[in-house]
Amino acid sequence: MTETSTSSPETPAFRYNAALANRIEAKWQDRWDAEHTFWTPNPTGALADGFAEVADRRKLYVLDMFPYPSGTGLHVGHPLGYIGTDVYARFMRMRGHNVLHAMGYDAFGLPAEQYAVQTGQHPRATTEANVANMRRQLRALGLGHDPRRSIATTDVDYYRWTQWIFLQLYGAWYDDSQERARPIAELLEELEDGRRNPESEANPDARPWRELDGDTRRAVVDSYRLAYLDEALVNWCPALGTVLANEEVTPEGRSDRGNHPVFRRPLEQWMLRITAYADRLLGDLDLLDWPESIKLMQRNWIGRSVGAEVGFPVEEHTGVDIDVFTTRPDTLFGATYMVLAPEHPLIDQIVPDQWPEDTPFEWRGTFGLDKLPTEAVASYREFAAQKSELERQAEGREKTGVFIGAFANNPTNGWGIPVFIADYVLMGYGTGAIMAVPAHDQRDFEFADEFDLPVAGVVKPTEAWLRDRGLDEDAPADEWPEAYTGDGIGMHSSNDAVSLDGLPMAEAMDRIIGWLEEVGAGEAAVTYKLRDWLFSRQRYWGEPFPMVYDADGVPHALPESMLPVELPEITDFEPRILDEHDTALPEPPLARAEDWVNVELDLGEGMQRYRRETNTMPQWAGSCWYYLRYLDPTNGDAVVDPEVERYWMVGTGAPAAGGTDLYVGGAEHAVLHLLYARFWHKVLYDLGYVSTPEPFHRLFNQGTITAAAFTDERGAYVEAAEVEERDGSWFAAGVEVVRHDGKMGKSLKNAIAPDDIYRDYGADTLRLYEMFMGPLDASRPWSTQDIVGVHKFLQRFWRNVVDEDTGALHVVDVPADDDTRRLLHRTIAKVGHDMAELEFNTAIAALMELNNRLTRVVQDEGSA
RNA sequence: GGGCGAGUGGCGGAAUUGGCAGACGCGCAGGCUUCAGGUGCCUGUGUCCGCAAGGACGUGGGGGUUCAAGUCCCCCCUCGCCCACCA
Repeated sequence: MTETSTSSPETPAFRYNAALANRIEAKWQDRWDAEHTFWTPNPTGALADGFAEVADRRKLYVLDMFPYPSGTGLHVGHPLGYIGTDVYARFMRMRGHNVLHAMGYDAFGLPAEQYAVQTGQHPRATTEANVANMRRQLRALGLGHDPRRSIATTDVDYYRWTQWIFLQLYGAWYDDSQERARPIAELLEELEDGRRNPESEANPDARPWRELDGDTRRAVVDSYRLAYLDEALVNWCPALGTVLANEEVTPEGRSDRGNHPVFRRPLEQWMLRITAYADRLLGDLDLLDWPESIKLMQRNWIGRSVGAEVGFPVEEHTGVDIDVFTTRPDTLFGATYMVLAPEHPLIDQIVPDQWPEDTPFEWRGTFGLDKLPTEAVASYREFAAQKSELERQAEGREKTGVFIGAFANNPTNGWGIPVFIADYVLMGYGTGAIMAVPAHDQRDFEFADEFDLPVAGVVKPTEAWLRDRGLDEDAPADEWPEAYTGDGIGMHSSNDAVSLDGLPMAEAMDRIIGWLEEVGAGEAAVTYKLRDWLFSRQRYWGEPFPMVYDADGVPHALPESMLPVELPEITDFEPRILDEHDTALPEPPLARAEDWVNVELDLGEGMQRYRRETNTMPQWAGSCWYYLRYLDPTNGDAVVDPEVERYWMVGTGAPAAGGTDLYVGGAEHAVLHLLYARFWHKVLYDLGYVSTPEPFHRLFNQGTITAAAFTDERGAYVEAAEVEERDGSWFAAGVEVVRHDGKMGKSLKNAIAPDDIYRDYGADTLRLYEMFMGPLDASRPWSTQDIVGVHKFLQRFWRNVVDEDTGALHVVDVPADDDTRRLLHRTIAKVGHDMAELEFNTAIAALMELNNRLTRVVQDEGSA
């Protein structure tokens, strides 16, 4: 490392170098602490001191995505967004806003727990040490946060309220007619006075409330809750010893964290009914000032599809329908077979004992050979369940499946059509069953091709489409080389009561849906890809649920007065790792804390023995609402005081959605954190605890900082700091290595610690460099070599103001000439504009230009 | 396979609305300071031709609109990110 800034005998005593910068920065950081410079007053409550002085200002809430306090501390890639928000917050404060800017720590989670498993150190100890280290590093960066508002999600006083919010979810239901969540007590009233019929899977015969016994009533009510227990197919990760949310599983079927294989298995877990909010989560995106790409990702994740649900009566099973969802009801006449997901519950009911006569050889395929239908089903199920997602990918999209021996009737034309099972139909989407229209759906076409099923064209392709494929105008669909999926005029689609012939797609859909509703065979329907949020984790280092189970295994919510439910002190944090085929239930670490698990409580029915829930909440729980706690961090009576919440989240003249004025963070949270937090916020909004429908009004994604990374001949990363360049090649310890740049971090071994940059240039140079590298939302490569440019700028500016030898100020008040004055005002205008738009790189360039000019002016005048 | 975004000097990047392409910084070259190195300061630096004045070319490639295109339209290429059998 070159000693660019160390004092040498010739260096002027007051030159701006690292040593001087460090002195200046330390002095001001101490003074900010002592004078409470960044304390931001609330309109009321514990932090209200000094509010009168800023009461006439406009509020501004600037928020960062808070960090996980990792053991390795910060590298220079982490604080990019924090510096950006800090510059913006200071600028807006100087412009006369009352600015809230705080920083907390998302401190529950796997790394601390895994470290605890390895070392036996309690996660709280390592977490607190990491938080302290990160606080030190961020303080040295000179960030202007209100320190009183800093929280960690692991603070008992914080997670007490995370538990409280869970109780609100548990104690609420979604009223579809009012399109909002309401307290469960209001549901009970409606059920009891007969305004609402108890419709629920727990009450399959739809018997009226007064006829239900106590257990059924409880089960009915539980089935309405926004937080509910469900035995569902979950993503089970044996290597992590826990289940994962859909959002935490990669497309390759591996864990987002650690990249371990994930398997599907049924388990009873807590679920949150985020699907109830699908429409609002989708629609309210329009209220938000977010990057379109992020909105699009959320739209795709929610995955709203409009179409129809249609019942296909199963032959020889009167009253049994296979319900399918389709986005193309206009092609209903072309449905020539059906496919159920292998896990579909109806299968066992309709599989016959023997194959129907004349069952084509192809339909039975490899799975049905020499087997009875039930055996074929079992055989295919086993095949599908064992196939990992990765294998599915490797096999491409080759269609597999087997005929199950049953037929259903196409309700439009009465055709008896065969029923298959195949893994290209997913249980988790729609109804888990499809009508297959091979002429107009490419997947169905491929399956039909594989199994020699009929292809019936019911939409006339365009002439161009036919011409491109060398087909005659009236070529039958079974001569088409692929499915025709475009718009077109209906054909071969009529029965005694309805005809779609000659109609374009949109009209055909309307007409057939009208007919389906008329005859009771189906109805218009909307489906979502979004699934309910799996909310249980078999881990220690997370928020305990405020739930207990009685002797019958019935869950009971603890009253608010029993919060917080604190994590017990244990010494064995290891999850029980199971073999992937082991069917035993996972055992969370908390289950071993028997003194904690078994409790005697009075929950209104006298003292009784209960068992605590031993799962914990996922890491996303704490980050769902931290922005609310910054507002009122010490409030012991509420999540946040309503007046304080209104002041910061709504303000005056706020946009329709309200929320934080600026939220800066990485795009990697596009569908996880940002969707979960919006969901919780909407629940709190419906229940009257917050006053805006959305939490984050303006979202900005900062880019990532990349850096050169190197791998050796085995492909393993080597420490980038130890690589040297020679004649365009790179060498580590004398061995040639290959360069491929990537996101700075521990895994690529190319992290650069901010402490080193503070030491060599000072924190202000680091801040300035990161803001100058390029647009805040772009990824950019780190180059330590380039830092001298902004360091010299600070040095020159300092020299224009301070005599390097004596330390005396020599400021020129009045610009020397018209050109300089003109440049000064142009610079003021540009900097003001660019700062508000978060375009810091060009603002800095403008200041450099001005400073270059001033340097010449100062020189022309001789020294002042 | 689908969606979104981006391609500008040796490098990072500028260029409100279609209006002098390459601001600002790095690097590089020359000079001043210095015993020397470094620091600091000054000058130059898109490419090609030219001693120079000057000229030609130039924003991934090809075409188009326009008095005028990095910017708008069409086709193609490359890279990045996201989703991926979603009925």
